[in-house]
Amino acid sequence: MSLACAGLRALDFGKMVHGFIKKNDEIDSNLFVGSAMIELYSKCRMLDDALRVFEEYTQPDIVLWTTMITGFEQSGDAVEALSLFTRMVMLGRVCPDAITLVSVVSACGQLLNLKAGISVHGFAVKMGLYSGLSLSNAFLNLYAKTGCVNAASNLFKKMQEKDVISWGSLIACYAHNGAAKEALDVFSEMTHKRVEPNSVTVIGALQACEATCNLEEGKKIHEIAARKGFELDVLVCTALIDMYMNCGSPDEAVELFHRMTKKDAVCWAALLCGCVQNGMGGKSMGIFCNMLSSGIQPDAVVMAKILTACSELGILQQAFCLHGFVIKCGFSNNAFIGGSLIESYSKCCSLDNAIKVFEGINDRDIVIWSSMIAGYGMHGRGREALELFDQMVKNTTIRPNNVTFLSILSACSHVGLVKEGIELFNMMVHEYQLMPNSKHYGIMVDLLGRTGELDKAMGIINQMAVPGGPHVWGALLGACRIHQNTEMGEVAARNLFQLDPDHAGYYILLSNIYASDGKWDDMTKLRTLVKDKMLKKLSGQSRVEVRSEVTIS
DNA sequence: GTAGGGTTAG
Repeated sequence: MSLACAGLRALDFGKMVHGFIKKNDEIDSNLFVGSAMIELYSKCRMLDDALRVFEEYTQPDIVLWTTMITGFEQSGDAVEALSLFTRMVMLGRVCPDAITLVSVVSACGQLLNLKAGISVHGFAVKMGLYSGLSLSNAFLNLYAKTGCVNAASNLFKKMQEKDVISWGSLIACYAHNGAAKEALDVFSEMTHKRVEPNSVTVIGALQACEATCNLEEGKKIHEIAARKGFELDVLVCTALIDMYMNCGSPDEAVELFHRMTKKDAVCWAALLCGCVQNGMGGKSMGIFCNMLSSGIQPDAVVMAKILTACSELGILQQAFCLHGFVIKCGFSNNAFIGGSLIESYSKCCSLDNAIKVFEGINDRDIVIWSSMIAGYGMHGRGREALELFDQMVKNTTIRPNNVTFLSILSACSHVGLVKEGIELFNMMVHEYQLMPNSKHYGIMVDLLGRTGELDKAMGIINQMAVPGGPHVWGALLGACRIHQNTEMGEVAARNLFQLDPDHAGYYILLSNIYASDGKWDDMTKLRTLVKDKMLKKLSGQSRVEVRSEVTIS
């Protein structure tokens, strides 16, 4: 009876049954009833009541332990699930079986705790519990989530029995870890083996298309999804919207969005984000209003995205309006939103308000610190950015990450703090052992290039482990123009033409270098080449609101 | 007759 209630989430009725059982004194003697009651309360999100039933048993069996652990795990309380598991193992009265481990491994996956997962893996092998499909799938998912691509693919190869869940986990693993091609290969291998794709495998394959801007393949998968009726699935549609938006087909994304019968906050967020991505940020406020009037309560992610859209547009009034809404919805302490608010105010030319938001946040995570440092940098206040960075490093336990260094290095570069920039770059590599990416190198080249240290800038490019991207060569080209070094400018330009042959700005920069060096022949040749390619110099657009004296208190 | 696996987002 309780089981039936759990299935139906019929709490009131279940409680009545619980009362009846208690009155008849059956609960102590009947473990079946106990686990059914725990399941009922857990599924109704009443973990306290579930735990109370569990504690009534002085000698719970393995099923009872497992039900309680699973209850925590499925309610998203993985920490409690693992601590209960530890308690069970310490007591040593019952031995975990494969079913217990499924929930324990899932909890490790939720916490991205690979170390704990691996020790459970060892335990499972030792106990000979390792062959079950569900448990293998749970491990597969753990490796997928923690980015252990090799461990996941090795396990998959070894599995004798596989189902659509196994395939789905492997596809997601590849898709989320920069191996889109492998993800699509696995998807097609799966269909060749006549395993019917479900919504999860379709989502993984779509994400792989999205990551590589593979519109052609994305459309094929859309067809499969439509044939199987997955256009009714909001998660599949969200993945489709993301894919179309990222592949530069916003019209198809919008059309699909309008066809959707059920919409949640996540798919609205995908639409919003996609519009900004495709240069239609101006529509974002309208979309946000439509979402509100259709009765969807915005969640933290939607709020963060609409704020990002607003910072792209630079409309301060809109930032104030949204900030008020954030407060009204009770999101003031949300770290994502705090970071977006700081970014919005900084980009909307209101550093004072960004600082007020920063100071109003008690629990500052690394995103908050990095956003504020970036804010100072954007406004040319490099010294203050450095002070804030120092304060973070010295007074908190928060470790700067790649993004933090991007912000602080760019702050130094904006105001020409060369010595400090070099020190920070060395700190990043040696003290924090972070691997600089193309953007970091780009800033360093910019920093050195601006002050005329072109040879040092070139030296940095030559010592990079990866080939220089557009940030790097673009920064060097810009520096060569300022300091009139035609020879090095040509090297930089040649690399840029290869990286992005259609980018008009690079040709124009080089032709300006030729012009100031008096190389009129070279300049004319280049201009003709540009004309032949029918490139037009794109006029940069920026928008700044004129009246912006409002402040928040 | 009681317990088990995968997916959205800054």
